[in-house]
Amino acid sequence: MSTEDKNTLAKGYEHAEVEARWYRVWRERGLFHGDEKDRTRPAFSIVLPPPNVTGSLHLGHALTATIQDILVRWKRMSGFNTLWLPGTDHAGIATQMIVEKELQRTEKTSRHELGRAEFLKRVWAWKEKYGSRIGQQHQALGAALDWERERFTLDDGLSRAVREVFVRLHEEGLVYREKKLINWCPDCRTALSDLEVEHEENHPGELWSFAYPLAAPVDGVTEIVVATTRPETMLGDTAVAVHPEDGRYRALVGRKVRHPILGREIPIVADAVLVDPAFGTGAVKVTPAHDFNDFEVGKRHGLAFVTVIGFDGKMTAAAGPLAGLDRFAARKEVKRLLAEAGLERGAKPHPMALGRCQRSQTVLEPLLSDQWFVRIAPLAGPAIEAVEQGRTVFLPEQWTNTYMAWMRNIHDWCISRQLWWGHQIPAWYCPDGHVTVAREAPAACAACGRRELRQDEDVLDTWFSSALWPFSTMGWPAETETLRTFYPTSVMETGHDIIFFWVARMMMMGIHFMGEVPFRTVYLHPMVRDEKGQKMSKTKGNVIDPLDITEKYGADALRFTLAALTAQGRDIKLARERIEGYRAFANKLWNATRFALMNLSGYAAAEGEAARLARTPADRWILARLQRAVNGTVAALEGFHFNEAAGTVYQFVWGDLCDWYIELSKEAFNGDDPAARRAAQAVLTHCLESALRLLHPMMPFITEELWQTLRAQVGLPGPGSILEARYPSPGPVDEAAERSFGPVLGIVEAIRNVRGEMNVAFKTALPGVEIGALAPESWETVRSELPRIVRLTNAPGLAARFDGQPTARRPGTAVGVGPGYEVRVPLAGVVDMAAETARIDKEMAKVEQELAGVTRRLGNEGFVAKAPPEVVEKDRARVQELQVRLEKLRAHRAMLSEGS
RNA sequence: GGGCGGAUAGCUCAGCGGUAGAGCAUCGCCCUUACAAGGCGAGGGUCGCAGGUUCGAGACCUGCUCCGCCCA
Repeated sequence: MSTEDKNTLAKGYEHAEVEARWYRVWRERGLFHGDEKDRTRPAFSIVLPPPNVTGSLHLGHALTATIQDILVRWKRMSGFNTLWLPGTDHAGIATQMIVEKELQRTEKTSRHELGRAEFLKRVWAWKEKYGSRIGQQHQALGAALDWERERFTLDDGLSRAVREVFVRLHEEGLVYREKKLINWCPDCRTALSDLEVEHEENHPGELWSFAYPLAAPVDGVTEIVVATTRPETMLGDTAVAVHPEDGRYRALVGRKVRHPILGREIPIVADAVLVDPAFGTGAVKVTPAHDFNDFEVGKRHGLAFVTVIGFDGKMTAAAGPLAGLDRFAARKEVKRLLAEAGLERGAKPHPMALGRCQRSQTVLEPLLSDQWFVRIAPLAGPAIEAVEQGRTVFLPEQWTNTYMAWMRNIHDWCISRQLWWGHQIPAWYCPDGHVTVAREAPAACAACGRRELRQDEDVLDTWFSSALWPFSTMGWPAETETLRTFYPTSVMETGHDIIFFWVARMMMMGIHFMGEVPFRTVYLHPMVRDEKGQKMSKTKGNVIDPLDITEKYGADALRFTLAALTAQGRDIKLARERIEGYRAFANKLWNATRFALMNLSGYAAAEGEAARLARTPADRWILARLQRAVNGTVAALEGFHFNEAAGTVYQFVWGDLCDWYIELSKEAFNGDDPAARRAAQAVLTHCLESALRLLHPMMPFITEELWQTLRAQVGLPGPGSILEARYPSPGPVDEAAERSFGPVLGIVEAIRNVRGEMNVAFKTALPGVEIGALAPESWETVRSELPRIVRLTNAPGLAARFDGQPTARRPGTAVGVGPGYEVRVPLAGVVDMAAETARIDKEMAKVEQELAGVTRRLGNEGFVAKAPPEVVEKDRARVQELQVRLEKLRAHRAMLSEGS
């Protein structure tokens, strides 16, 4: 062992250099690798929610990465065979739109001009160019991802899985093609699933009324008045509906009205489901091809389905004179024409619900078209059951209800998208219209054998491939070792905004194809918002790139901040001051280690000697505090209470270790007792080293750097990385050591309080301080800690009486009184009697107030009779203590009056 | 319309049946030889409102008011 310092640290923590160094080392040493062949250790696996490959991570992703990395590093250090599998998603609509926009901007061309093959080539090029940014961002955050297993949803393997699933579901009758009303985005030019519709409530609309003239008057009635918020759809009306019980219209049911623009006659039908007789006129226009409710009416009554709005959002030929007009222009035109015809019957403001495209915000159009669907109820059943049986658990648990409610009211899933970027649907059509669904391109039509086949041009919803992520990434449909070892995954950790889009669908697919749930625990983290509480979005311009933060404050500071703010069930409002605060924490830790290194020369550590060498009450106290912190941190991590885990370590490092133990240990380090010095070295090393391991999952970079430095200094052998070290284990806390140290802390605080209140600077020594009224059980501790109390308070000549007697009353002194001690601080020439009187009055008021409260409670018969005895006993003891304290303060107060 | 969160110190939030807490901010004092990204001390709260349960209620129940989100 060398007796020289192996390392010295810079005065402050410079994160940039440290972070750049360690990530490469970890990765090169293969520390992120999950070993599919190792079944000796329990497995712990997480698949990373795949971000959009051409996108860039925002703080929500940073939170995802942070939480998962905390779990993965913690589990790895706790002896688990850990796999964290990375990857990216092709994000169909988003990516295609970005590239199309770019083509338009730079080359003034469109995908249609380029053709499918050429366009896809361009998207792949785009992906290659920008796809690496996400990896870099994850690395900057320190994410311990197993990069060898990185996947992309359009990889060959994953594409095979997608085709396999599609074909099998088709064989089982769970995938079908049908002409149905779907949500269509005229801007993106594709169908969408229900989930991709954003409902806008209370959009300021207008309820506009007009009259349908009857084809022939009935009992003098010549027209029927209907109202609509979308007048342009009247061009597609194929019926007018009334309530069957409505006496006003009974005679009209079965008769016809004449369409005032198109001239055709359309029937008046009675429908109890659609029509609310109390609303408006009680008569409703019916447009089966452009409204979901009317679609059902159309089916019930065998009405015609007339499509008047096309995929481009313009009126079709069926709209007659309005063909070619944009749908919103057509609205105005219809109103004009009907007004001219004298059929307008008034208008009033009417808040309406509007469906918008999640991606483009365009108002969606319900359109009739051929699409592929997943018949989902049969898949939802087992996914509901799995959660009911507890095979998968949601955290925070309130999300269970959200999941269940959606699953129980699930609708078939429209999975075809009229895009090019994605998994092309493995269905082929022959000229006779037969459909052949197959894993690979078939040579001939399965029905008629014809060879002129054309593959379906559409692609699958991106979420269809994401739904397979937990097993497709592990090699499915092959039966791989990886699947055997790591499926089901241990935890799915993601934002609650995609519980339906992704989590629920993974549950269904995982159970259906793997026979077991895809994950045991679903932890749904909160949304990250800006300091004003607003959702971060590109349009608002408040998106923060995690790289900006890590560069400025360090990845550890960002990670720790996110962890500290992740309380269950509440969104995170991220303010820069918080990050600054935790950067200061990193610096604090750095300097604590720096202090240790300065005092460890000549010390060669041996594992486990701290407890043996601990000799002072302070030593035993800090070891107890450490154990308490370990217990608290592990319990918090097990419960996914990341804020508690962060808070517990923070409090130990800063509040216990730095504020108290390091200050206390200076006595030993500056003294000339070799045994005391060695004990302090052992205890400090142990506490720091343990704290670094405890903190590593949250702050990987700085802890690795300091851990390496510290161990090298004290000559401790061991694993090459803190990531391979054991996570500290919970165990019993030495509560007696914690308790008996209380008076020492109290005495120091009492003296500091006098200083603070009296404005006496630390450098001004306070000679002649006397401690008295000590409870016998603390005599030993106080006696042993006297030199350290002197050091912490700059009170040379500090004396204590170990006979339980109070301190001698002397004029010109200030007094501090606490449970089991009394401190008298001479302030001759310094003390202002009036100030001391005021200070004591304030103190007495506090004690009196509390005493009154406890006394009142004890005076309550019900309390004494019904409360648990230990609670009553605790209160009685409290009264005793408060009375003693008050008595002492009163005596001191009296003395002050005498003296003045 | 249904459901879920939230309302606690100036700000951001813990606490979820037994003496109201933290961080930041504020105000004093201090460049004390690990750290001024620091140290020491202090001030600051009828825990959204109204009822109820209980010996005891930020905490549990009921109703209400605002704010946010989800679903139809």
